[in-house]
Amino acid sequence: MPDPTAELSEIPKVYAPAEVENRLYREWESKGYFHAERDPDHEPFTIVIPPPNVTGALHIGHALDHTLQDVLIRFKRMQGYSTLWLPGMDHAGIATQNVVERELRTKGLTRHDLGREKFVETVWEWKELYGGKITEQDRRLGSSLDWERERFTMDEGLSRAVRRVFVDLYNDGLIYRGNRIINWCPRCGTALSDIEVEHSDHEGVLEQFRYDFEDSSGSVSVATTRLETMLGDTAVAVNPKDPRYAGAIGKFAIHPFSGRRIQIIADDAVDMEFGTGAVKMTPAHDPTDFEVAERHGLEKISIMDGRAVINAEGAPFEGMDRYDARKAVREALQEKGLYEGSTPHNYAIGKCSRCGTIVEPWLSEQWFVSMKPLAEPAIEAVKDGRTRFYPSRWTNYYLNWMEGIRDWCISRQLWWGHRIPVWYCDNGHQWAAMEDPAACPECGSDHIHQDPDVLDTWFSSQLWPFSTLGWPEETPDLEYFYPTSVLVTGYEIIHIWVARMMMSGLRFMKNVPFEWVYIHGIVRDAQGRKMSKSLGNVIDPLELIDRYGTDALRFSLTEHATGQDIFLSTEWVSGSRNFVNKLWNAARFVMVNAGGAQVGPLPDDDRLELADRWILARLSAATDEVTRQLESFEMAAAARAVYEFIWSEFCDWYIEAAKQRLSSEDPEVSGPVRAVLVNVLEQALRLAHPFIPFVTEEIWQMLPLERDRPSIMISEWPVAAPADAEAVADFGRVQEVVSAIRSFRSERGLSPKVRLTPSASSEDAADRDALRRDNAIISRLAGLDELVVAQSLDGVSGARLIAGSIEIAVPMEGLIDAKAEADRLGKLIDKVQKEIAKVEVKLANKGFTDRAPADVVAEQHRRLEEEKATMAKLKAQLALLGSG
RNA sequence: GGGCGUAUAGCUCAGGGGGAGAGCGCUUCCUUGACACGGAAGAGGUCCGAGGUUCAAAUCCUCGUACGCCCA
Repeated sequence: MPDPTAELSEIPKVYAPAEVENRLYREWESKGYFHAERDPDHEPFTIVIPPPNVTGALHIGHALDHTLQDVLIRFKRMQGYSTLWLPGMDHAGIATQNVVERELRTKGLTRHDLGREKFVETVWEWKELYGGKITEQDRRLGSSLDWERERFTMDEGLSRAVRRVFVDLYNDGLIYRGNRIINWCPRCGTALSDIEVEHSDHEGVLEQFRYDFEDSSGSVSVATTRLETMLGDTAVAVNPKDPRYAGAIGKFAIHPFSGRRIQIIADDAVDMEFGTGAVKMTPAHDPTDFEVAERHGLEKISIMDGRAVINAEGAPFEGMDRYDARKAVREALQEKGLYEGSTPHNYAIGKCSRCGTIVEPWLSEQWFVSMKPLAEPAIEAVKDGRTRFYPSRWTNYYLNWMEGIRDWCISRQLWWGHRIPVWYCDNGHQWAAMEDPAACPECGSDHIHQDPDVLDTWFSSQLWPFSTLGWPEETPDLEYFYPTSVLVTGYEIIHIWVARMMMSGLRFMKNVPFEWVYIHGIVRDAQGRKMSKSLGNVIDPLELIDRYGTDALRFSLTEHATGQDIFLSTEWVSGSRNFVNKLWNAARFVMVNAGGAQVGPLPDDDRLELADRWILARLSAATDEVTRQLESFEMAAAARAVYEFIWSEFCDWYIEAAKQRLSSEDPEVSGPVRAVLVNVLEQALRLAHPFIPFVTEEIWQMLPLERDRPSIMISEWPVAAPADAEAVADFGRVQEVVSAIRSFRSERGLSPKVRLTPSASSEDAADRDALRRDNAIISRLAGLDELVVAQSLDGVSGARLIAGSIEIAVPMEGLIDAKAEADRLGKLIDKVQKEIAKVEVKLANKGFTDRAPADVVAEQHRRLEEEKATMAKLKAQLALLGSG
């Protein structure tokens, strides 16, 4: 036999992920394992990736999102599905335009210096050069994405899908143009949808001032948090039921700066309790005022331009920034004696989700989608379970939003994006078209121009589950892979993205876009704070990969994916790295000891020993557990089951139990255990593969194995064997005895080198038989010379231990420290006494014995007997000590 | 203002109507022929509070408290 240490030294004892990962990923990719084939003999399993922004780099949130998807995809691939995980990126209108404009600014240029066409060209160039960093980073994460099907929301195909959807909705009257109050970002210079505005509480002041009536009969006081908007006031509204203002309704006040006549009007929308009960009306700068203005036919005067600078309507403050104007208006009102002071007031302010600038409600001409008709089928589809959320609580979150949905502002005053396919001719005609027209279809005029705006980025992302598969063409991919199986994403984009995909999928595909929506939490720092550049608490997944390896990062994330937010600490990742290394070393051990054993059929049952049967039973249980948990999206539970099996069962018990037989010269003894070792390891690798793909593949490639499949990632998912309850119970007894002896050793400070020859017995003859049978393994694991199995321990001296129904006597050859022994027994007696008391109370309760299920009552009786027997033995030992 | 989530060991978190769990940390011992990124043994908990349902509640229900998030 070759010297095993020589072979051991050939495999490094610390697993080095970096080299392995790059090599294996390239191999997988080049061999086409990621590529999904349409196979009529197999069911499809499809996930479309939530497309990251083209400007983005892989952050820890992506790492979680993509890891979870990859776990599912690898699992289903091994189960034999035709799995497609479709990658791609979002053109991210505002974000990308901002990045490129920032670059231009460093050269002292604006996009207007370049002009529209040249600017868009520049963005494309930027995209080719710097965009899509994330696709390389996803490779480091091990993501088994079908790169041959990668898509981009501005691709030609996807752009056609966008246009088709726009034209369709336009022609059905669901897209319309209107002059309305929208959220305007003065920095980005564009409209935003409601969801793109982030609200936060802000400590501000409520300022009060007064309008004097035209006829000098008095005045009305109003309050506002945005004082500068008074420049656009065209009325003051009061509640018609408010007695304080009964006489004022219908009167006019004079605007102190413009001289405009301002009518006092009555409207039910006014809250009598708030402020003075009188509300200034600025229809062009407040959505509520806008609605009142519509009802009363008020003038809507916009006092700001697109940069939130006061325009000519706001003279004499023209040219001032909105906040400078606020101060100037205050001072001017004070000068005129109209200012009535301020009170502290907390209110929510909205900020642009892209750049953080405070948004301005602004009156402008924009395009909108009528959402209600689209929402109805999407509500139904979730209510009747065609699409289900996991965890289910997100169902209500989705439904609440959908039931209160408001129209979607889809036009953006940007250049980067899908241009709105609407044309106007000089004769005032307007139409939407799939193809760029040469002339007006109504009057034939060739004096036409296209709408300058582009669409909200999410307008194209909402089509992602089918536009990426070829729609509007009826492609075989679309036919085979749609609807997708599950969408994996974070809860923060349920409204902005998931809901809209539901609506567009149902309308254009007549079917839901996914059967399941799996919602995971957000990755936060160890203190639970959101990661942000300004806090400086951003954890870079690539750094963690460099430090601990991809598998370690993936495992940490999966192990904590319970549906709650994840507070990630690097200690976890190092713990997972240890796990990966543990598996690596277990594999080293198995390979060095395989001695010609191959993965293949197991030895006949009669050649297996208890430990073999036990680990095979546990492997089956683990296989069931991991499969069941993955199928119900319980990713953390699945990962823990893998961890438990590999570390606590395979390594801690089976490998230790196997060592003795492995060292045997007799192939009849070592052969079966070698075969079991190799086979169990191989199956465990497959169970672990979706979570830790690299290390499992690396080991799998090294295993002595007849391969009909060249890679673990396309090997078959394991199937559990029938349960072997007897082996589990029998080995459980072994574990109990071994643990009792180890514990005793440890308490006594007995070195493992001190060989012991304890005696063991039980009142149960079956126990004694089992002890004789399992003597060798117990001795091996507990470090005994031998375990003497006796009919009875009467008269046997030494420390007494209890392991379930088994009693053990450890002769100490005069080393017995009576006091230490008495302390140990005393502690045990206390513990057992408490247990007995608890069970006795329970059994004394007639309600319990009468009404609890018989098996539960019987179980308590059994427990009581067991504890009492233990107690008797302990007391006898204590007495023995006293007398001895 | 409405809604959701969370509260379990020193820390981070699983679990879940009938014997309190893991990882990390801590203590003691161990370089035993896979692994010290390791092994063995331990210490450590009125399962947030108060009611209720039940034979039985850490678990289900109600209310409260604290923290977090979302929507308006």
